[in-house]
Amino acid sequence: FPGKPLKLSLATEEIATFYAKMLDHEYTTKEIFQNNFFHDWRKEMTSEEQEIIQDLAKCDFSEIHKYFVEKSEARKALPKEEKQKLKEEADKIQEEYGYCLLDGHREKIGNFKTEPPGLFRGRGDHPKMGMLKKRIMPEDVIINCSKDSKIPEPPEGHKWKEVRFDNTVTWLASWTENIQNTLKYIMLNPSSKLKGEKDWQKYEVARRLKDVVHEIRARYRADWKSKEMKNRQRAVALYFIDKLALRAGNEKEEGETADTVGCCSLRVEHIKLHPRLDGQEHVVEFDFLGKDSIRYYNKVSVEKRVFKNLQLFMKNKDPSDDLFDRLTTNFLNKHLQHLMDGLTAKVFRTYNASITLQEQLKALTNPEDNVAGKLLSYNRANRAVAVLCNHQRSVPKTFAKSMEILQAKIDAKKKQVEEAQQELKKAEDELEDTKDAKAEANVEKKKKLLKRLEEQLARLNVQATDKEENKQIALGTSKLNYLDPRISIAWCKKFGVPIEKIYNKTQREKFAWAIAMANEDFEF
DNA sequence: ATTTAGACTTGGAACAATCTTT
DNA sequence: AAAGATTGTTCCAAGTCTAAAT
Repeated sequence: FPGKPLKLSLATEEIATFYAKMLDHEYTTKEIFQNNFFHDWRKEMTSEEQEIIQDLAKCDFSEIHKYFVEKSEARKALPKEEKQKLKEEADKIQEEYGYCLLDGHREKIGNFKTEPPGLFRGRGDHPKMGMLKKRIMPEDVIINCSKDSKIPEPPEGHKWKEVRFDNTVTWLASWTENIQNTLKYIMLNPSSKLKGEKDWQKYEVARRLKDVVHEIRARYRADWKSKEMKNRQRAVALYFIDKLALRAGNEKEEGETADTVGCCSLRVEHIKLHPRLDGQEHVVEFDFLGKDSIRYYNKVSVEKRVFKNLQLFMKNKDPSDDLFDRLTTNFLNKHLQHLMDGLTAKVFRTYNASITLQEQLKALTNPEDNVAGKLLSYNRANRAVAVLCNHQRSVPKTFAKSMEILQAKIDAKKKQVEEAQQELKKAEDELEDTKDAKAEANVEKKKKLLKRLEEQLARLNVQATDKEENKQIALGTSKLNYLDPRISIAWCKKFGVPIEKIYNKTQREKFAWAIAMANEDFEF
């Protein structure tokens, strides 16, 4: 060092491997990441190492990087039996530690391992990216179980931080994570009875909202005229939450996380007002980073009174000032609680997502379609919800390429169709001339061929459209968290689509409660 | 009334397994 | 059978919201 190998102490070496493994990742090119990493790394070095290693730029991690790349390739290249053996070992661990006994039932645990040490990867512009996430020791872990149960033994030579018997919470173990100083938990798998019941409850609350949402809308519209500024802001915010499915937007500690906002934390700089835009009146242009630093961009025509209120809220403010300066999520939720038992801001997202799915399925499903066609309609309905909730993903790495391949297939099919058309024409001309039975049979044959090819082409086109429309849209989150599964199950039953076509094994386990409950006339 | 701690849901990316094509 | 694409699973960060503390 520099330029020649340096033997590191064990701890220093381990941390170096964390960085080396990430060399291909964009993170390691970011200055904040590098600085945070280097700062934390040096803290763990011996004084000799600190003396030698003073500049990250002079460290060459490529040997370590290479080692891990080779190691992972070697693992991939392992013979079948070896892989099988590894899998069996993993299954054995899962079998031993992956389950717990709750109220006499064996239940699967969601995450039964503590998180391994590594470098913190925040999302978006996170001030803490690159910091060292420390190894969790038994002394950090709190165990929560029944008094009369077999209390898990800590590893040899160690003890737990605490063992408690709290049956008012659902977690089995917890520890404090050192980056944000927050708690992490070991909890049950979504397939468990406990989680399933909570999930059901969640949708039942959303269904109750359906009964009163008209009153609530009338109420917030009236409040747009309230004399109390606080209430006006609340009413406008609620309108956004309802109409645009925005998140509540809790306050965040500045400098601790990436700068993101939700409805109540919107700032003046996040919206632009256009009295007139593209032939529409009272247009609000939203542009902000939401959860996970996903951009929300939308131009919406709003009611005149909302527009006027926004102008008022923005008056004499700096771009970095809060749009709803008198409003907190707590104040909003207190109000909602008062309007309906159990109502909070996020219930609107659940309600609007589920009702949208139900309506879209009704509008898009054609009973005459085959299963593939119906599934396309289902995907489209699902997509409408994902768009509403702004569930975006980055374009898959292989997207352009696989699109090209599909396009090539389409072009080839088009050619075939054209050829078939010509063939048919020829056959028809021949029939014209000869008028014999053989020629007629030939015309029929060519017609059939053409029809089949055209159908294949149509299917490919649909597939391409579907793929293109789905390019930047993530369907998973809405499917798993926002759409009442009973709507989908009822739809499947009604139109003869097997449930496995829309829910895979894990999803069916998670939604077991709904599968047992919903018949074809379930209505959200 | 406001802040903080705690508990739980929601979120996309990374990784792993499986299916399809060559 | 290898490679490539697709689908399923795991990971863990980042939200929401309530209750307790101040």
